Amino acid sequence: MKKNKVTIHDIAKELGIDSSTVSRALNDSNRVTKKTKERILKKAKELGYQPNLLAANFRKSVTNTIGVIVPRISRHFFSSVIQGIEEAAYLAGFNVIICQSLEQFEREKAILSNLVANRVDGILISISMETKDFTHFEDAKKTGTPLVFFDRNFSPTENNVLIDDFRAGFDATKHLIDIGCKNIVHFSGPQNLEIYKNRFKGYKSALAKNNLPFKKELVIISSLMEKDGEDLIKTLYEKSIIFDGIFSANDVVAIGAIKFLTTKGVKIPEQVAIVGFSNEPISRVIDPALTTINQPGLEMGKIATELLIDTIKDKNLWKIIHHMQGT
Amino acid sequence: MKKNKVTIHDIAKELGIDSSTVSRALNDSNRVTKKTKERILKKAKELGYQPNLLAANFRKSVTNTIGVIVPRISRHFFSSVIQGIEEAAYLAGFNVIICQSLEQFEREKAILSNLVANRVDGILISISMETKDFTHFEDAKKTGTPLVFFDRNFSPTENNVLIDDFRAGFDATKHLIDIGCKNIVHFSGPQNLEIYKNRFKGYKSALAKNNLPFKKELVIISSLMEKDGEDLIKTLYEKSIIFDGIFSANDVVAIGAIKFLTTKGVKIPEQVAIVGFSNEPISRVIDPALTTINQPGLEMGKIATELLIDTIKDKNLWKIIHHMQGT
DNA sequence: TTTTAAAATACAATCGATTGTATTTTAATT
DNA sequence: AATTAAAATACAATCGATTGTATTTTAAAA
Repeated sequence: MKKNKVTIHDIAKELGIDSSTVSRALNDSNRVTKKTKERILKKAKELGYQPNLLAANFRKSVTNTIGVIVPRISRHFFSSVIQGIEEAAYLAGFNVIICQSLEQFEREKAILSNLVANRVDGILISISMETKDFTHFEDAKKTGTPLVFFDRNFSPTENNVLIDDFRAGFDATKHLIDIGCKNIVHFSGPQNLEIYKNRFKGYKSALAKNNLPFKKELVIISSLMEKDGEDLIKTLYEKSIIFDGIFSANDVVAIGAIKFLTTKGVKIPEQVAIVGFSNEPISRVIDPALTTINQPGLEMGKIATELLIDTIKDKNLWKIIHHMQGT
Repeated sequence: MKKNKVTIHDIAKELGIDSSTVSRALNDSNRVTKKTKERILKKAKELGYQPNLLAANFRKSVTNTIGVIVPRISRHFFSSVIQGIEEAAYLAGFNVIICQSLEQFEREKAILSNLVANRVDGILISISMETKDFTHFEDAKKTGTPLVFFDRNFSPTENNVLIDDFRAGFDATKHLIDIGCKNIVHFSGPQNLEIYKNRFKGYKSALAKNNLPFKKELVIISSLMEKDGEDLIKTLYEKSIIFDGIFSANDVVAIGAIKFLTTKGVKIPEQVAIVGFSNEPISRVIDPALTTINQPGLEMGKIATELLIDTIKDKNLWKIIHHMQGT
């Protein structure tokens, strides 16, 4: 239970040298002789020295760390994005902190301000479904912390990494039309998020281009959980509303619908064809099969991270230039 | 692109008071009048003050943060443990940092020392499969950072949160024997990890108790990836080794085996019955069905976190007592 | 051996918040 | 009005590492 108290000053004192030399030695500066470096490294190991990054980062006001906020790490899409983020961050020498908002606005706000207060160098974020107020992002940006949004964003003028959701929605709907569907249900998410709006627009556009009427009662907006899929399709079913296809804005809610429909003996895809979104691994093995639109999570993670790191470096460059001008 | 530079000193200067009063006001200390607090809070908001937790945590040498290291966040078991961790941590007022080792020893080491250097108050960890050398855990403990291991541990004398893997292995094997299996394959993981050793022991013990011979060639040790399952069962199959049951130390590798066997027209479970481990959601929907042993991830996460927080508080208590004695 | 530039090391301020102690202010009591 | 305890605020040290500048040491050139 002994607490680590060894600092560079302890090392310095033991060797009868100055702590600045110890600091430089530990950072492998060329201002310290090889011989002195070796003495210092040896002594550091001997004393069980553990650097205090809190102190160092505080002094430097740089943490070499990227914060990530996702709604849920358990979604395949998000964990593959995170995989991409970690790969790109590792290459650039950054650490990664992963946090989940669990689709809750308050948690998202708290996490964001905590990351900012902890002075991460930048933040990658995919907005929670509950989020309708975006001032916390403005606050974060005011502190100078660069933000990059991926998949779920709120404004086209921010740094965003997105797929073409309009087109994906269009293509998915078109596919259903091509195989003969006339009454296509659309499961959409909260309309405060651009992705769901755009997938919805794509759906509408595909209907229009193919001279199918848009029916308001076939569009259902929810939180896109599995339970939602079961409940909502049950309601449609019990209301005897006719449908022969479903375009779902994610896989999970589609799976809920499949579960309900199979219990009712509805043949999929013969009677009702279904297209989902995000390529959850479960969609590969579920029976009956679920067609799904692939989202390249890994690539999106990498690209978003590279964009963020560029922004961080630009900002630093900008700071350096201004500092030099100021001197 | 303006950088946040507002500190408590700026607030103090603007109001003509001392920064210590500002600090106390922001922390809602009762040493500051309500009226002064209000003035300070107003000015803080006006200036766009953002607290610098790096500075505060450095000074206090407490971060109110728990670090978590898991092999992969995409595994259902681990993401449900994390869910439990977050719930328990939230209740106790701690933040959570999630990191993944990706089953790599070097990454695990780097992450651990980074968390220690960043002075997290404690660490929850499930060891990577590659880890055979455990000195980095000793190093972390020497610095006074409490460690709690869950699911994958290396020593019974540490703080561990585990299920009874021996018994689970025994029961799984017994189940296969009860339904008539005589030649049961066992997919196990690296034997440096206690869980795999114990599940293996349970398997052996169930065979012995039921007078079935233990056959070395039926036990296959791997990294338990889906591809391993496909490849390894293929090898057995091509060697014409007879088996009618599989007890797999995780679900993922069992799914690989199922995929291969179904391509060969093997009926599951009629010809080969399979029991997996960890209750991946995919096992609920895969066809043919996979029986699986449930691991209560949420509960394990909660319990591990409570244990860790108790340890953190005990340590602090211990520090406080010693400090008081020293005074 | 002296001179001198370069290399190595020491000095000292600094980052922003916290906190124990000292001082001042407030308000109650005599 | 004087006394005094309590409440509010100010002072100043501190956490551990970094970094610009000053000083000393080294070694090469004169």
